[in-house]
Amino acid sequence: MQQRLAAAGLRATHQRILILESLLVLPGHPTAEQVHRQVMANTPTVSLGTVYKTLDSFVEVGLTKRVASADAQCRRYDSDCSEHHHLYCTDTKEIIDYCNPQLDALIRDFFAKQGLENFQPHSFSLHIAGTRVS
Amino acid sequence: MQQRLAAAGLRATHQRILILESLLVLPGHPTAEQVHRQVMANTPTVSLGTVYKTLDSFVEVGLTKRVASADAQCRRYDSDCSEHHHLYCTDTKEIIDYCNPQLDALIRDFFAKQGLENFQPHSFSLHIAGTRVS
DNA sequence: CTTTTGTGGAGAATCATTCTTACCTGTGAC
DNA sequence: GTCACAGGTAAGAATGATTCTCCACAAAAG
Ligand SMILES: [Mn+2]
Ligand SMILES: [Mn+2]
Ligand SMILES: [Zn+2]
Ligand SMILES: [Zn+2]
Repeated sequence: MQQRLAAAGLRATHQRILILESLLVLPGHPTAEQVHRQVMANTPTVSLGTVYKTLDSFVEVGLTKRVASADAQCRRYDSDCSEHHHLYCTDTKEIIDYCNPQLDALIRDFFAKQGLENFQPHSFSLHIAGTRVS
Repeated sequence: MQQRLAAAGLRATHQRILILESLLVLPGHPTAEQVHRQVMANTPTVSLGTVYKTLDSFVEVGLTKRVASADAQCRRYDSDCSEHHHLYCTDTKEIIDYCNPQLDALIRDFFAKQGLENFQPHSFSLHIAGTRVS
């Protein structure tokens, strides 16, 4: 953890290490509140404000990403910073990770050939809305 | 407008017609607040709460969509309900429409052949993050 | 050791969104 | 026409996520 924080240019404080560990250990796409609960299980003195501020700085330096969502009432964070896609279940509101290098290649090739007007793309993420089955 | 509302199963009240017209006339991906301002220009008695509730019911019946975004502090609405994609400018925070039937076909074909495990997709939307150029 | 700078905690403040409640409006029955 | 009823709306309060302010503390620098 210390190394990751240092590499990102952040001082490795106790709180930051805890918050980063909590983020990594939580499955799915946790909210700041969920990260806070996880942090509190270990050290009950860390404040929710610190979790918010720290997650923001993590996003800024690329240690985590925010998950895009259409109807979210609160932000969700993704500890997986590699390019991947998401399945949005319209029934359960779950956001499920979807990783497919073939798809990545397909999209990259598409835009390599036929570029965008007045726009330099940096990353692609496909949002697949639908329903979970059996 | 009346017909659209009726077809969607909503009574065509004065306020709903106004809100739908305002949504259609506003460029880009307006917030509820922006829709409210547009509505107020015509009829200054419509309340912001009504705009929120009405936009929600429009989303429910498919007259509009919410735009997914990672760091939004408020919801944005899209009067264009056809499947299309979005460019997210990380500099200006603009969300720009991107429509490309070839891309749609590519994605549809990809998932037609090689389906998803335990998930029935209904719609696809590609989020392209990057920066606007000249 | 002293100064400077960064970081964190507590709680207030802000802002988008939702809820409550009472009033109004259109509709159909009679 | 009157009446009853259902749905829709305005106003403002309430909620809840997020941000800010301010002060104490810790860590680095000199
Ligand atoms: Mn908490
Ligand atoms: Mn307003
Ligand atoms: Zn993810
Ligand atoms: Zn759009």
